[in-house]
Amino acid sequence: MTARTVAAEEDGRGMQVGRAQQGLRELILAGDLPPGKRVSEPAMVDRLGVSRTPVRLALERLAREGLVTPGASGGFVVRAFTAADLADGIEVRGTLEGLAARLAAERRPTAADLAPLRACVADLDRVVAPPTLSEADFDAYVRLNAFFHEELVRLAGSGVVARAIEQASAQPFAGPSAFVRLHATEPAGRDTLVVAQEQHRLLLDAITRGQGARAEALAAEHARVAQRRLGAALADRDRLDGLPGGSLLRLAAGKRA
Amino acid sequence: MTARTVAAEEDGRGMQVGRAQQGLRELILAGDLPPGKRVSEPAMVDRLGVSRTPVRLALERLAREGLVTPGASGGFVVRAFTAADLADGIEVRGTLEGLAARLAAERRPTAADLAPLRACVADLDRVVAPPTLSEADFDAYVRLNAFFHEELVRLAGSGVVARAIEQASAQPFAGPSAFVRLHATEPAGRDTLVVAQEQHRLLLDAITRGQGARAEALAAEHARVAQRRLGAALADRDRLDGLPGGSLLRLAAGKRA
DNA sequence: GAAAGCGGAGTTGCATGCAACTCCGCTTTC
DNA sequence: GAAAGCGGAGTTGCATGCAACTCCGCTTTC
Repeated sequence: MTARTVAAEEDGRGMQVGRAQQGLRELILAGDLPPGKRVSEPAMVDRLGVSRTPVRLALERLAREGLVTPGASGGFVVRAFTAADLADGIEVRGTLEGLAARLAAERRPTAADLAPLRACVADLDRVVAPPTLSEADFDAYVRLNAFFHEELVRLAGSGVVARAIEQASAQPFAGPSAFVRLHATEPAGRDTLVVAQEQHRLLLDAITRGQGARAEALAAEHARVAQRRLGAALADRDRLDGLPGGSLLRLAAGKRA
Repeated sequence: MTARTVAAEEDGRGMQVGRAQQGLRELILAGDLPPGKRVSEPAMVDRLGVSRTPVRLALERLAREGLVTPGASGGFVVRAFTAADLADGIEVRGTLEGLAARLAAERRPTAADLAPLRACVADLDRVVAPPTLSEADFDAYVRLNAFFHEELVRLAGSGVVARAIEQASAQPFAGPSAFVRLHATEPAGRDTLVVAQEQHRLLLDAITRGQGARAEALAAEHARVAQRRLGAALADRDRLDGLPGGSLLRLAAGKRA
């Protein structure tokens, strides 16, 4: 039933594929299918209640997304991520958001163009203002933060750039809100949001003034707060495991982060 | 038979899908399937000699590649590109190659690491040295140029970044050698290569010295020679139509380039 | 003569059949 | 007792069947 609700995002066409894709994603991120493990299509038919055709289509899509990878002799294997992979994923997103921010600034958007972003920043200011934040505040932050990043992409005015950022954000932990929740329980959690919000404010300012290079640098640096959060999370493996997708991390190699 | 040879890149597994993907790509880039046109799966079964299953898989892959896009009521439609789309595609690639160049520089590669790139630059120097260049020289340039960009990605040492660049380069005209051939017949064609080669040399220098920011800026600017070539090509629609994929361009909207 | 509505060819999305292949455990051989 | 080799369960990749749906042209109605 839950799967049915989720799949309703594509009503009608591609229904079964959407269900399979979402179901597989959940199984993988929950660690139900461990990294390195071959994804058996018949087994997924049983678990997901759709036939092999949509399962295969969904696997193909997840491969592009990066969650699975073609196996040596056919089929697909759950991908394992090193710490360096996660860090690189964040860096790629930050770089592309930098490009989006620069394009947005260079387009010299009108006040009307900027109104949604400006309102979003104002809302975020209000959310982080109280000296201590509730769970609900963190939720609100996550929602507004997602909106900020969507607006940034929209202001860049490029479908091609939007697609590239979407793909970059699809990788586990690479999205703009991946680690926010991790800090909800932490005493210094609010400070992290305060810093990030200051960057939102500066970014809006740079775009408003048409300062492309500054906007680009700010957006890239903004993504690097996620880098720092990743580093903190890696120091506390237990907490990371609690997050969806945490089990995909193979700490053996590449401690570059 | 030609299709068979091409598909041999994936020997054994995924043979039919590879064939279908390559065949579809050729049909689309040749303008055989015009932009906006729905891609009929049964028709492709006839033309490509594989059944609907691999055709559908191939369409799914081409959708991620950006050549086709899901139709409003099922199926896939050949995508149309505006001039702005092409320019943005090049900019995305350049931005990501900038990231790769910076990472390469920051890794402080050893002389051994850099040897292939250094040799490639030396070869390129020799290719562009003569006062006039033959067709064969342009071919050699294209080959070496492709190698240079591959080496750059390799030196960055990141599979995640490599994937992102690969996807960005897959878009029509976004690849590093997309426009080189366009200038083979032009009197000033050699000068374009001379300028680009100077950038290769500077990029190698920056990476060698560990100058990350400089390497990043150089790589991004290097991609912008493709932007200029695109602009020139757009001024001469006939020549553009001659290139594979030229017919995908819809000049109506977005003359941003 | 124009517009509405019907019908059928064509298409998609999913399910399933089938041969070739992979891979693992057991048996057999030395 | 160890290693090699065999056999079968399980799997993949492709082909095809089938119902639901879309879309276009024609007929029919007013």
